[in-house]
Amino acid sequence: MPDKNLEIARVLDEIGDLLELTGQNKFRANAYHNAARSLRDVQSDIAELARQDTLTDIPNVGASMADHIKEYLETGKIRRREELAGQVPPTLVDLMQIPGLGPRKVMAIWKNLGVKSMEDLARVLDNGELAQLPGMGEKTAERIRHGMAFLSKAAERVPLGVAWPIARTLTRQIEDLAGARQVQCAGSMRRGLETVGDVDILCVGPEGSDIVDRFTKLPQVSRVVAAGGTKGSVIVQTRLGRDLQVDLRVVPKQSFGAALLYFTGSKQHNIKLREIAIKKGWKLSEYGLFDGDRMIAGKTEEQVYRKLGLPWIPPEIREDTGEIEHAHDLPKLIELDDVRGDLHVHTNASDGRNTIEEMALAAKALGYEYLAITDHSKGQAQANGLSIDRMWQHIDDIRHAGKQVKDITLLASTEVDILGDGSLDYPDDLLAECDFVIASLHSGFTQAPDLATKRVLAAMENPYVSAIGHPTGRLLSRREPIDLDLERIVRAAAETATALEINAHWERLDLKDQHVRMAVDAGAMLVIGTDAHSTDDLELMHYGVSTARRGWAQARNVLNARPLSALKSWVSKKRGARKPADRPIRCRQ
DNA sequence: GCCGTTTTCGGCCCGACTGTTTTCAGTCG
Repeated sequence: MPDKNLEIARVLDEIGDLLELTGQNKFRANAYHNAARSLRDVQSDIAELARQDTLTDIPNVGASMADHIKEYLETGKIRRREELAGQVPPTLVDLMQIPGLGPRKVMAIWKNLGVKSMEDLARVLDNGELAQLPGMGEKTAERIRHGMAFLSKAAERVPLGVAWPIARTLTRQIEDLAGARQVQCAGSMRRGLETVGDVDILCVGPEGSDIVDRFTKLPQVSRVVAAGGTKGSVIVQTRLGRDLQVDLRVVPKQSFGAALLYFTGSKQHNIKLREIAIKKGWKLSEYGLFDGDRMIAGKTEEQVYRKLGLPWIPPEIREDTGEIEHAHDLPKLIELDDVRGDLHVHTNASDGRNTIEEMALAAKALGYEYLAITDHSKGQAQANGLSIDRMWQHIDDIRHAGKQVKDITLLASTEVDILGDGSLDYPDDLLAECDFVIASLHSGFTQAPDLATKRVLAAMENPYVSAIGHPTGRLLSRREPIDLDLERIVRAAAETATALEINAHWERLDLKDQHVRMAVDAGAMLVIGTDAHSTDDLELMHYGVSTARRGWAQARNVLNARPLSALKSWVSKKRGARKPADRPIRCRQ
């Protein structure tokens, strides 16, 4: 999405925060936050919409918001924001990010103690002034201290792949607690978001049980944030040494569905559902759907949706991006079981840990029909990329291994580098011998957007390139994505019959969900590959499938959800009408 | 400030936990 959209969204959020601080109508403040959120969801360039005078077509953007946006586009400022910033220091907005500090307390601390920054806040915490304020005390001060520490440690969200194993372990431990049943992960993890802010776990338990108490005493808990009869929050450490909050909620059996729905979110999806309930004269909470005092649904999610006149909606698309409006004609999203093979794996021929045979056996154990061995090309010297001669030999080795391992087809393939000028790291005759070719960017991450985009477009023109690997090159919380023109790339992908990869490794998840949806809408083919560097990595596939689902992808949008024969004909279709006789003859001594 | 399948005015999601209260405001998710 264009940077301008994000920039304006940030300013609108800031105005919303400043309105909260100055104690103005909270619904008005919320309107700014809602508009900011909508701008982040808009795929097209906001400046273009302004030119077309269609800004008010954006949800939550009315006449006033549209004026603000136009003003910002013209002058780089919004007067409303400047006025508010004249009333309170805008740095107070940062203090509101601290867990435990909302607009009221921030204002009280500023008015009474002149606190404007983190440093000021640390000072009044240390010298005890904060705890002396009316309505505050030592407990409040302690809570804010923890909040500041948490913010600095957990400033970034935790990658899904880091939180997932933690959640799985905790879920099993909770299952072992007496009385706990139907233990399930909810929250952004259930929705398959690439990063999670915290882990939400839900279970059924008898009234008055001590499940929360025992949960807070699990060995990996480093601190207890809150613990009540039905709800507990604790902090655990991730393997990256960061804090991660885990919330457990214990609910009665008849409310499990409503609670799962509530706890899964997204918040915006829930609000939409509650609005539908209100229009019908009912009330929806985590305890159920109520007509007056009478519960009319709540045991399962399906029940609640059905009563609201909706089919069950998959968690991955509960983002209020059209899933409620289109609930009755939603696509049937791809599932892990639809995946028939992995088309991106490395072996110890380049930088992987296992042999071709070991990878093949592991893939076969997952029930796959085929596996593409895609080691690095010569340019990846640090990854032991294969020279041209080694690659010819490697193709023979893969074919040989393919004969040894039964019941799975090995595809002799490569992950070939896209070079600086858009050409490829192997000659066409070598690529032509491969069954499947992924082309990837591994260099030039800071290139100008137009140049980088042209490199990818050039690679897609090559008839032997069947897919573009991890298109934007991002590494979650370690490397920014290449600033590509994704709209042009998905269009070209559809036109040239080149698949775009959803790299399933949790550190990449590249394409990301929004770009997947762009590709689906543009009719481009997708491929989900794990980029496995070991047999264990083959199991990362589910992260890629979640991302595909978040992008509304169906099995038919995904190349490796097709049978081998269909995969082969798709590849040869792009290679075109070239008859075997036209193909370059290779010479080997 | 936005919005409309009973609305162009009058709403705007709902409940748990905490701390400082002494009946509740603030914060969070």
